[in-house]
Amino acid sequence: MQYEMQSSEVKQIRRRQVIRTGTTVEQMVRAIADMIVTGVMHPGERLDELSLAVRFDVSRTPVREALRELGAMGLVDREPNRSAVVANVTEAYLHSMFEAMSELEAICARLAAERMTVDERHALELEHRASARLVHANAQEDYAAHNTEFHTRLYRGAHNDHIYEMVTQTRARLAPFRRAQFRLPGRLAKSYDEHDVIVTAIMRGDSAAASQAAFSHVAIVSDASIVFASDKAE
Amino acid sequence: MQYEMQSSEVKQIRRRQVIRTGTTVEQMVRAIADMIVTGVMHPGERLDELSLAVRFDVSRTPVREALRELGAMGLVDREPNRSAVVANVTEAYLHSMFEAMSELEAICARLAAERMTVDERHALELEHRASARLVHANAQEDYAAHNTEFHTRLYRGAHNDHIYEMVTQTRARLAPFRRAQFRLPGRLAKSYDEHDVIVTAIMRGDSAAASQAAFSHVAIVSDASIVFASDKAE
DNA sequence: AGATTGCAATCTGCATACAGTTTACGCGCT
DNA sequence: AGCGCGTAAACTGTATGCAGATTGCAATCT
Repeated sequence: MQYEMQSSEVKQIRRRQVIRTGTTVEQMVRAIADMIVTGVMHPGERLDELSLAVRFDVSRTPVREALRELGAMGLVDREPNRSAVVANVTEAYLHSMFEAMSELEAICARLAAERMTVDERHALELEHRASARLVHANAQEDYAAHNTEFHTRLYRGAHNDHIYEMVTQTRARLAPFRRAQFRLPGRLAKSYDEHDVIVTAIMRGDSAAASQAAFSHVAIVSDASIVFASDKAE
Repeated sequence: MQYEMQSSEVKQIRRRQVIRTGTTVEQMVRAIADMIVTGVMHPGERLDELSLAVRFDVSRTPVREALRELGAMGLVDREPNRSAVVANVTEAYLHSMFEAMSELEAICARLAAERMTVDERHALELEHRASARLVHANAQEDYAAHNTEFHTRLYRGAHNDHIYEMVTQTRARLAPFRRAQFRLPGRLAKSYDEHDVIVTAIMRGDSAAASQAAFSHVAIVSDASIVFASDKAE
């Protein structure tokens, strides 16, 4: 499908028709979502329409549409005649999202083990092998990028568009909480090893093993991330 | 149709707080979603803002907001400077949604078998037993209502809010295609039997069996429904 | 006749204006 | 001093107007 390249060239995006409405509203949705998701704005913080309008130098109409969309995405809460507020992702809900992520990832791994084409398997393995270098260099940023790519390949490999959508959305919402995990000492190497188990299972077509490995991999990431989330909350 | 009477009812709806934003926009979202989902409007059909505004006797502003929300729900497709059109859920995507539904339902059943409280198990069993009567009476409408309730209990029983959200959304999008299955001869009784296997497994706390049973149950529904969808397409 | 370009009607995107609702502050009363 | 109540300010909900984009049609040219 079509979930690449976020912010840089709006015109280009529109031309390529990659993202549906490359309009002002879409830009605002992404900008505001970013602020929420990166912690620039805190849960409960009000998003009043006029301020946003002034800030983005547009009228209130597109702001309202953006807020409505953010509401549908679950990033802000709305009630009639009240300001939209940054959604309070409670720790309990966060936990449920990480758990869901484990389950979804396990499904993807299982289906990928069954359905990936030869080319896809090959590409996954190459991607994985290439990242070994990054582990040795302790290149956290680059490894994070690789990590995203690796998981995306897994999701695609399941050959199910709706599952891909769900897992991608969930992943996006968890992004801010997952971000810091690679700073934990030794996490890079462990992540690589965990990936290795998944890749091996998929190459063998062993869906049960792939599923199991993916599940625990994400569970480990979750634990690491929730620690971070709690830190952040203080 | 029923597009008068709004303004008089608005207060009441808002007061009951049953529905989040009981505003004009929300009512329109539901009304339009209904029309799409019940097949009154067909995929590809245009939803131009002015016509809708006239039809609902409002200005274009709330119509635009409603359309944006419907877009976020996946019920309509939107491109810049073009009318929103009723989303064409391709057969391939439909298939992926049904498959996802099976997987999600299997997860819910497994988690429910592990996590449901005694009260929840009891309520599920009661709900299920009560529906036997509807099967004998061949009360399709009532059974459909029961069916929804039954599955909702299952989803809640998993005790995971995010999974609940995903499964509910997916289910909502599949609703129009699932609707007709109970008209197939003997489907009611079969559905009851399948539910029975699930309930029994959950009461035993046998998560593997519950998961397996739920998976096949939904797979069967999917097959029945896709037949219907193909028919409808002609 | 068929194709192509230009124009007009139509429609969306956004801004602005207005109406209704909520919130907050201050004044008067107890 | 504390408690209400009323009023005004702030903000959301909706309508309307204008500018730019798109589409279909028609007239002209090949």
